[in-house]
Amino acid sequence: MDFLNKDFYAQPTLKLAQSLLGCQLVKETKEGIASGYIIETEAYLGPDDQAAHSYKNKRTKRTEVMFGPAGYAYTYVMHTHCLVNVVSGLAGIPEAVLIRAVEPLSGIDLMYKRRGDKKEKDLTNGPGKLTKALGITQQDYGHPFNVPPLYITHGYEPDHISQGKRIGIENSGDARDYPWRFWVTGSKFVSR
DNA sequence: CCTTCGATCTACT
DNA sequence: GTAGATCGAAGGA
Repeated sequence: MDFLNKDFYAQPTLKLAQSLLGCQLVKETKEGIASGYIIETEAYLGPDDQAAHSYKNKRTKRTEVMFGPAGYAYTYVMHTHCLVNVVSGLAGIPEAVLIRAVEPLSGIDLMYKRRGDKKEKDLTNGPGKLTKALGITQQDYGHPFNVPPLYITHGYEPDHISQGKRIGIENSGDARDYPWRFWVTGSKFVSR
């Protein structure tokens, strides 16, 4: 299996956020395997990022994993949904990359079963939607992304990457305008 | 214990 | 594009 290794996750967070585009996010459950290409991410840079949960090194039970080494899953429940991040940065530096959207690749039947009868593009075009479609839950908190049942493998090289402001952080002061959102240019599966 | 607050989604205009 | 739902976690008493 072509798992991404530690050198990959050791990249600076902003670069990692772009490198993750086109990679495959895979989740195995007893119901089957579901996977998709990552096509939209957002970077959250620890202590200096007003929009990050780890702003000012805020450390709680939930943000704890971000203070560890890169390559682990940071799952967080909010608004009745579960979001998933890839922890980045060295141990002690709480940075992470939020996965905002993926393009369905395999296990699409399973996604329809979990999400209900929707259009294909509505299966995974949002942070809370993709976790439900893939079956990612709070139980995956702290899981390393290079061992089953949850892992990331190499995918394809996107033709072109777009960059822009992050979404859903209107109340985060100056941080709301930081251009730390990345997506595959032209993809139909970006959240907006 | 009790109050507040979202890194969202959905439906509806 | 925008308002409303909704519930677990965080933080204060």
